Amino acid sequence: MRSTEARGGSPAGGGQSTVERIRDAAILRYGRDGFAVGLRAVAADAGVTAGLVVHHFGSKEGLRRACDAYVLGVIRAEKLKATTGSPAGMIAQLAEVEEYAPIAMYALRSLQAGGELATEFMEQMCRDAEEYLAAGVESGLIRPSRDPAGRARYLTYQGMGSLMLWISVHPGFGEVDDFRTELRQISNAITLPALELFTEGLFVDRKMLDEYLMYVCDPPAGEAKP
Amino acid sequence: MRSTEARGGSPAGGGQSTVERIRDAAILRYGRDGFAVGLRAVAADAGVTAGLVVHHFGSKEGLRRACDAYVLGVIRAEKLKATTGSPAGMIAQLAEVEEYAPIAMYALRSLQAGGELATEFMEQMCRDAEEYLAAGVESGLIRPSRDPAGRARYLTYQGMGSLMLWISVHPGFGEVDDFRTELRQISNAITLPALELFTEGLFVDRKMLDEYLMYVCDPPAGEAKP
DNA sequence: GTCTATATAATGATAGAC
DNA sequence: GTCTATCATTATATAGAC
Repeated sequence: MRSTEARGGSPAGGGQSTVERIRDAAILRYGRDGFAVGLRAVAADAGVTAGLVVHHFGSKEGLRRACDAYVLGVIRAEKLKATTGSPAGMIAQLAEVEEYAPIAMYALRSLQAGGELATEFMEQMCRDAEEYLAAGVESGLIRPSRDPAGRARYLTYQGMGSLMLWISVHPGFGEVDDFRTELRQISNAITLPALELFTEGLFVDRKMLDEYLMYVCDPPAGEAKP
Repeated sequence: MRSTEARGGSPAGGGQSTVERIRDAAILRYGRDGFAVGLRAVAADAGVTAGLVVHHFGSKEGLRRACDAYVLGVIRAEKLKATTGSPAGMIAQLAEVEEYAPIAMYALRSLQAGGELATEFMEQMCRDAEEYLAAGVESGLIRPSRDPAGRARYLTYQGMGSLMLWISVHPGFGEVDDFRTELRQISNAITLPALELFTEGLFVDRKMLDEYLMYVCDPPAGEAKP
């Protein structure tokens, strides 16, 4: 059953160490069912007892920190920004690799629950998006923005947040394969609207934008610019 | 301390009934701290005991259903779609009314947690967005779409999801006022990028869109169109 | 209607045997 | 390193007094 081969791998045999097995089981479980699941469920998945989990990770929070660190490390190491621009596309790309699908699910759950990894994760993605957009502007594919950093943040939060909301409202995936299927369906559903919006915009005229630009250059009262 | 006046109001005095007080306390608590809080905390906020909460609502799930129903009813009754197009704007508008700010917070938490209200809530907002966009197209303000329903869903999930993700990553609001402040900051931060995107788009040329349109009209293999 | 007291189950965490 | 046994806490929910 456990066909996934090791990647960390400290011991001799070729399989994972117990600590790694527990950590991977936790990533899978938390990714599927959220962080409300108990230590015993994680331990059972890893084929050990709850006491051993605490022995190795100190506490449930310690286990989660370990999972966070590992997931963030994998995401960083994969340099996913290189092949796709949108954050949702990055998750989808990550999930398409059989071995990394649980990582993608865990990352989404972590964003949902908030916390340190979530913050760091979003910041990293916003930075990556800013770089990616800047490169696109440089090469003449992307329009320049009056606020490049703000636009990067905006697009990142929109893309990632919509993905998160979707899986929150459609919690119909229990297995990793279902998650991948779900992601492909989302991708199919949003491609046309996204391309439309990105190439043609939404408004017919420039009135609202120009009014706003005039407003921020000459605000009526003592209001601070963001 | 409890200065908010009643709105439902069955008993004579002018104040709320106990059931309503418990329900409102639950909405406030759940909205602030999430659904993991125990019945005792809700009961204490309402000035009663945990047993009484169960007596009136049957179970914790019953209490949540009651809250869901009430929140959905308020949102429906307010016809919020009339004054603003974006879902995030609707939440912000709701939160600006002192009395309804807890409703807005609860709605966001509910979307985060998933469930029946979340599904119904999103469906309603998508329908509203579709109507709103259609009216905009009719009046010449909004560009027509090749997939109006899909675009409405896309924009709704993007707007609402980004809001959800933001409060998930920035959980620095405990009180209702902080929530309102947070929403105003979000609004300030995204206005320019959103207006830019909506009036000018993101891509310089039409290549990607045209390629996709050609692709869906003449797919290479036996793939189904969404 | 409301409370006190309690039943029951599950949680995170600890102690100590092996 | 790993397990068994257990503790203390908390959770929802119930029973019955007033």
